[in-house]
Amino acid sequence: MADIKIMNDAPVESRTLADKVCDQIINAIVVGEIPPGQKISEPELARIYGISRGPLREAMRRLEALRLIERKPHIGARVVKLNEKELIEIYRVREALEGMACRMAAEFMTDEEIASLRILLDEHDRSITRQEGQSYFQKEGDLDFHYRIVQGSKNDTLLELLGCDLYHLVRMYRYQFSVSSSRPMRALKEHQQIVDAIEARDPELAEILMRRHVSAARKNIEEKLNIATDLKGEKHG
Amino acid sequence: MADIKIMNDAPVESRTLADKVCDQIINAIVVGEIPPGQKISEPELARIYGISRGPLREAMRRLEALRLIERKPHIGARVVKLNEKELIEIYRVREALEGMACRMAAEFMTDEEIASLRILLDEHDRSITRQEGQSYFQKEGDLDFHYRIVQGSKNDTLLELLGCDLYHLVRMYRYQFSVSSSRPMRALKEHQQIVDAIEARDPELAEILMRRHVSAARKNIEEKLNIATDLKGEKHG
DNA sequence: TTATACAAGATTGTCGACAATCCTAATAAT
DNA sequence: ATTATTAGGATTGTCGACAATCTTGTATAA
Repeated sequence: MADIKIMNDAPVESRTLADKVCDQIINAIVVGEIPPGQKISEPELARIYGISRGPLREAMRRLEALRLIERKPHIGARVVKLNEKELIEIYRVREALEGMACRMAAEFMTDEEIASLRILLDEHDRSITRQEGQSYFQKEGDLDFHYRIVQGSKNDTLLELLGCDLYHLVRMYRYQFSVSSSRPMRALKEHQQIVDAIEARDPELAEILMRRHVSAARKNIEEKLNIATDLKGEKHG
Repeated sequence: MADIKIMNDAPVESRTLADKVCDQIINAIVVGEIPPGQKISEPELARIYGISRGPLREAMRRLEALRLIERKPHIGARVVKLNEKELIEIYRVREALEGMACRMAAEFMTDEEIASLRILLDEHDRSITRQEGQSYFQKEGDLDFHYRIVQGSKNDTLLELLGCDLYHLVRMYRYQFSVSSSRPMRALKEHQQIVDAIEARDPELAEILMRRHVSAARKNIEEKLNIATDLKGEKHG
């Protein structure tokens, strides 16, 4: 159950205050500790994290680039409000990018990486059949699988886009919309098919399967959301 | 020949010093006025743009997010060095994202937007047949076309990724590697085919054509680069 | 009662100075 | 001659204070 270590590969001691606090704030926002839509008071946050406003403002620039906060000049910053539209949009982006990543992974992943991926899926299998599906696999295990595929593409630009820029936003939606796959066994089968295609060194198929996989997740969510809004509509109408 | 106005939609007077200077530096880097690999001296840059180091450092955080500079703690920032590998990587990302954008544009672009796109291509046509191909079409016209497609997808996340995050980096490569299409008439034909597919409201075809279009450009560049390295190899060998 | 204007308070934006770290070059030792 | 060391200078990181802007609440007028 190793943690997924994403980026920030610099040694921990030689990192700047702004960077360290930035990571803390990222997690606070992702988990919902600082709730969506909340206004961010610079003096207050600076006091909480024990730094001055200089580094804090630098951190906020990074949060802005990660789309976790929105700033307006002379007015202030707010934590982004998650909405269904953006969630669906992100799935479209993931379908495109992870599809391409999977295509390239079928070309460039090493045999060792593929073998390791197989082992990971075996773990997921056991985890699900033991009914532990709710905990690890649902939360981070799925992200772990997808992350390894992107790594396997050997395309650093893709890795940065998916593994850094969009990563925290995806995590945030997962935590707060609880959009972890409600069909773990089905998802696992799809994952296995994907690895099969990669192992067969079939880029076309690998891309198609990954796109279907992400697309299915999106449609699943769209359906849930439609039902939810329908119910709401009935209440009011 | 209207400029492509990308983002920064905030009124010009109510923008912060850091933002304004950031835009200036972006252009300076894209055009090569500050050359790739050059170390950035904070005191010097601050003096040049007439601001203090506070806002400058905020601007640099944004430049870092745009991948235009690279920072190392306690050491400093350097303008990124362009390299062939990253250029090819970006084309892969563009193939994936713009393909998806084109698919969605075929669904969601309005008839008016499509008509306007047709007019733009007519202009490009005239521009090329008059042998003016070197100037506008080669530089910004192509980007203009692609930008409109992404706009037409009505997917704001896609628009931000392609139209903000990657936009300046793409421009930079265009300026400094001179990777404008060496086959303008061919590219124009492909553009027209793409619009045809969008007009026919055929998402599948629209995506396929856009991916081929971007992929062809990538292969074209890869070929050029291979020839270049081959020649170099011969010299040394 | 409602709307406008103004003033006080709070917040953001900017600056200059200080502290911590790194780079360089001169010196010393093998 | 080469390498290790160390001191000096320069650069980056951080801080507290001041200026500019926005928000809010009160008072005044229609």
